[in-house]
This record gives sequence, structure tokens and C-alpha cells, in this order.
Amino acid sequence: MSVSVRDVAKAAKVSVGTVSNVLNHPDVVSPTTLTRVQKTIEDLGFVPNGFARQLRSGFSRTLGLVVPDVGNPFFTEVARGVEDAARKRDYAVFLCNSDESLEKEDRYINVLIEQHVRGVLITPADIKADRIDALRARGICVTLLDRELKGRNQCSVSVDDVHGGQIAIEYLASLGHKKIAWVSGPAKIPQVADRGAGVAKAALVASVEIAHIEVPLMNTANGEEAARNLLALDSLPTAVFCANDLLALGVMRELLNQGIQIPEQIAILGYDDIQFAPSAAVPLSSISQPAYQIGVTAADLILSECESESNHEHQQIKFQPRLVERASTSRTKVGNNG
Amino acid sequence: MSVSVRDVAKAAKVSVGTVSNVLNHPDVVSPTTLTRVQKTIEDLGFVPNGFARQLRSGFSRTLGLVVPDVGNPFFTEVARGVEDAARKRDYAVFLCNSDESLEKEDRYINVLIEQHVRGVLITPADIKADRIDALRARGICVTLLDRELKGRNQCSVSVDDVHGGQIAIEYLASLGHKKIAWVSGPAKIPQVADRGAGVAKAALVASVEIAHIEVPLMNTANGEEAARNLLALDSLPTAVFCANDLLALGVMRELLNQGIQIPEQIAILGYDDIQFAPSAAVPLSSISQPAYQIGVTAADLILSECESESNHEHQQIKFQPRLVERASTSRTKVGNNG
DNA sequence: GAACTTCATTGAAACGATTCATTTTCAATA
DNA sequence: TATTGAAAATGAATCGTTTCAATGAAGTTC
Repeated sequence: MSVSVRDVAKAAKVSVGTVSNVLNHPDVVSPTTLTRVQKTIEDLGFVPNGFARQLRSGFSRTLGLVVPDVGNPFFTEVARGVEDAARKRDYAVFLCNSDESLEKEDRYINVLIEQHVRGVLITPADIKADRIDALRARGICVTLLDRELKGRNQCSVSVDDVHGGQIAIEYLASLGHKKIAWVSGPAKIPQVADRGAGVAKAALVASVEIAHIEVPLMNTANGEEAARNLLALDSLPTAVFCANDLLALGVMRELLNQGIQIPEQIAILGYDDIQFAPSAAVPLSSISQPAYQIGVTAADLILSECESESNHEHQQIKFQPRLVERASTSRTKVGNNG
Repeated sequence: MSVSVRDVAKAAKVSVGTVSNVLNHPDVVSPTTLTRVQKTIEDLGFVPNGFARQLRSGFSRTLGLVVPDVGNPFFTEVARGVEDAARKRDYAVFLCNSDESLEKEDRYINVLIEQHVRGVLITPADIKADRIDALRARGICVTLLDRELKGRNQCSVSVDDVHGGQIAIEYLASLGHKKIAWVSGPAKIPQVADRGAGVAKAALVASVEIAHIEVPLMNTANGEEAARNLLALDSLPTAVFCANDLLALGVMRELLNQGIQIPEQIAILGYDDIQFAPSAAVPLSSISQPAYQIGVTAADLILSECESESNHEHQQIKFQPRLVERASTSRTKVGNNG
């Protein structure tokens, strides 16, 4: 059926132990033998059986990645990062979309346990940690992605959302904006809450008035809705800061439809800097998160945890968001051109 | 360390064979023994080791998905479809981005062979079929995604790109356009070639003049470039058909920048109908492909092939693309408003 | 009660890799 | 030349299941 170490050993006239060493400990094999066996492996098209390997060693070369939705460009980027970093070490990645549903998340975690993944990178749907403990109990490493669990000693890679909210408002204030709308999703999403906290903090310092508009979903349709709410306000803000780019795109579309000039009458600032931000009607300024880098870092982190024999130091890595200026907030004197 | 069948057997005072039967063939075990063993399993918290099980049976409950790039919204959607369908049957999916690189594809195929995936869904980087044969040779089912291999007897799920090109031109012609620009990527990409063939075919029938502009990459930046080439033409076309939506978004942006009105002066039609198409500056008309449905169908198809004992009929499923009309081509009399 | 079925249970042999205590090889040194 | 030791290669044992031929027990028939 399939080529096994035994076949390779026979063809290369060595023992199975040597073939195994060629694969796993090439340093203990003599150069002559090494090349000969490697050539035989090549010739026969031998690929080691992962099951057998895993059965003996107890570990697989697979990771689980559990995110709310890869359809969100931010997580798509994260996934690419994870995958690229994993491939470099010959790990394969299981992609799991939880859709923020605890039930789906649960089911996936069971599948991942069954597959004996080496580690799980997860943006948990809930802050409750029992499922994570279930993984840990089975010796599976866990690293939190884009979320952190306060007070728990485990690895996480996230972005400083409070700071993100802060620099957004500081930036808009520096452009002269005195009244700013903050368009967000539900506060139960940790990222939204944190960004909101940053907004409040910076607004206080810069003496800026904030008009908070909350919508249930963070997509473009809800952005349009938010824009209509915005226009209904007594006094129109001169800038809008949105909790993500999809909201911002929706806001932008509706405002343009209403004949409002961007950024002359209202400036718009998004969050995430998705790949479509520069292609929007008015190229969208945004708070950029290093999504790809987050993925790479998280994968490297968990692999170093998995593969370190024992003394692994849990790390909480926090990236800093960065402002990307584009036309939707270009530096024009506020109130002069309306 | 971990509880094994042997431990259960000892505790329940039966043989390992009986424990295995309790798990896999409960009907051949006497009721008394059955309940006793089941209780022991429960008590000891025994979970069978998947590796060992799979090693013996030879099959896993995993699929491999190899696409050029999940960053492309079209493939993101396909991936979601595959994943949702797989989860319904308790399969896990390995996500692999080939970036259209043969080398990466090769490496991933090896990883997937090593993981003994049950089946592989792949958009091959190359039409050459040797790697696919390597999978087949190892008893791994293969289904082609969004590409078909002519004359080969195997499953595939694709979209009729020739027809897509055709209905695009027919539609634009029906709006009265007599000169249409066809903005495409390199012809070596099968989809581009097919869509181009459809364009040529329909143009002939409808007596429409086609100006072909080819750019190296199908992203927004190259779309802008294409728009500049377009504006340099002697006589400006009244419509542009782009090989994908990213190109179309780029074209749109540059044309708007140049003060050209869309669709009054130039209509724009894209391809893929990505989720951002409706959020573009001028909501983008597009040729829609049922990406999610393609993923679901392909996963169902390959699982039925894998799990059917023997007599599987290879199927080539071809979806039909569909026109989605939005503002960027809204029905205005051509040439009246410029 | 011998012969035959049927049903339940047993336990050793696979699956295909890795590991590790041994053995072999061979060059350097006494 | 004999001795030593490091380096290289060996191959049986092992991981935790499933499978299956063989065994044992209990009931049925003549």
C-alpha cells in the first residue's frame, strides 16, 4: 500500500532505526549514509505516517485556530500569519470559525482534542475559562488571540485597544475637532469596551465632546444606520470615529449619499485598517492593527511553549495600534470649508 | 499518564478486545458486560487515543483545503462553506494557502499526506496533475475547486467562467454600450482566460468593440493603473468590465478621482461580488459566483466519495454565474448625460 | 450423553513510527 | 600489534488501538 520506514530501510540497506534518525536526528548519522537514505526517501516518495509518529511520541504537528469569523478581514490576516508561521515549522493548522457561538466553539474544542492538536490559538467567545482548562488538562497548550484573560497566567497576544481608542481621539482633537461621534458595537465585546474606555480617557484630557452611537452589529449596514442617527443629532459632530472599518465604510457611504463632503464637513476614522480601507470612496483613515504580525507572533509563541521541554514562561504580548492617515481625515481646518 | 483500554480492561476484569467491542461493536457484547465496562470507562474518564485508532483503521476525520489565498474574499467564502459542511459531519479542515506557488503547494501536499487527511479540496496552482496523482496513489480523495482538469475523470466544482464573461458583455451591450474595456489579469490564469473567451464570444454576437487592458496582478493598485491606461485611449469606452472586483474597485477609484461620473460617463462591472462590492463609492455591479455554495458542495462531494465504500461516480459540477445589478451600471441612456 | 450450534469472550498480531540499550566499525594511541 | 573509545548502525520493544482466529460456555437436538 504505502511506503513505510521498513521499505526505505530495505532499499537503502540500513536499519529502520537509521531511517528514523535520518528524519529526526540527522546529526547522529554519517554524511554518506544520510545522503543515501535521503535519496532513497526521495526516490520512493516516502512520507512518514503522522499517526504512528504521533502515537509513539505522544504529540502531533498540528495546531487549532479558533476565531469568530475568518470572513472578517482582520481575522483573515491573523489566520494567514498563523498559517505562514506554522508552515515554516511543518505544522498544519485546523481552521475553526466559532461565529462567537459558545456551542460551536465547544464542538470545535472537542474535535481538536480528538485530533490531539499540539496547541490551540483561540479568540474565546466567552471570558469563561472552563473550556480552556479542558484543553490544558489534556496537555494542549493554549494561547489567547486578540483577547486576554485578566489575572490568569497564560500566553496571549493582543492589541492595546484602550490606547487605540485614545490615539484616535487625540489625533482627531489635534485636527481641531471639538465634537466627535463614537460609533461602536455592543459594549459586551471586550475590544469595543476597551476602545471606548480609550475614547473617554482622551476626550477628558482634550476637552472634546463625545456623542456615543451604539449599533448591534459591526457591519456596513449598521454603519449606514449609525450615520442616519448621527444626522439626527442637534448639532452635527465634525468627526466620526468608528469601532471598525466596516462600520466606517457604512457611515461614509450614507453621509456621501446625503451630500455631505468628506473630510471637509465630517472626517471619518475607522479601526483595523482592512485591505479595503484605501479603496473606499474616500480612502479611509484607520487605526491599524498588525493582524498578520499578531498571527505570526501567536503561532511562534505557542510553538515555543509546546516544544520547550519544561520551563516555559507565559508571556502576554501586547501590540500597539498605529494611526494610518488617509483622505477621510486629511488635515483641513475644521469648519472652514463646510 | 493517560487511561488506556488496558487499564479499563483490567479494572472491568475483561479483555482488551471486549473493551474495544464495547466502543465499536456494542451489539456483540452481552448486556451485563456492556454496562459494566461502560461504567468503568465513565469512572476512569477513559478517552480513546485517536492516533492509535486511526493508525489501525488508516483513516482520519480530516480534510485538506488548498487555495491560492484566503485573503481573497472569494476564497474566504469558499473556505467558510467547506468548513461549515465539514463540521456538520464532525470533520476538521486544514487550511493551506498556496499563494499560487508550486513549491508551497508541494510542501502542503506532503503535510496533508503525513496527516493522512481523508480528502483534499484544491485549487491547483498548475494544471499539471502529478501532485494530484500522488494524493490519489495514497488513497486520498481529491476534488478540484474552481478549476477543472479537462479529460480527467475526477470530481470538480467550478463556475462557468466563459458564460460569466458572456453575460457580462451581453448585459452591457443591452444597456447600449458599443465600446467596452475588458480589464483583466494575465491570461495564464484559467479563470481569466475563460472569462476573456466569453467576452470575445459575446462581443462578436452583439457587435461590440472590446478594448483589452491587461495588468499583472488582480488587485486595486493594478486597477488604478488600468484606469489610467483607459483614459489614455483615443476614444473612451462607455463601460468597463473587470476580471475581478478588486480591479474594478481600483478602476472606480481612479476614474472618480479624475472627475468622471459613474455610471453616467462610464459604467463599471466587476466579477466575484465580494462583500465589499455594495460598499464601494458607487455600489459595484458584479458577476456573482456562489462562493459559499461552492465550498459546501465541494465538501459534500468529497465526503460522499471518501465514505462511499467503492462505487463512486466522479462528478463535475458547474455553477452558473449571475449578474448583480447595482448603481455602477444603473440603466441610464448611454452618451446622454456626459 | 454425544454432537452440534450459537453466542460471548479472549489474547496475540498487526498498524508504522521512535527509542535506546547493544553491537559493530574504525581510527587513534600505547 | 593490541587496546581503547568515540561514532555509527542495529533491531527488538514500545506506543494504544482494532481485528480475528481460537477458545470457552451454554443451550439444542437426536
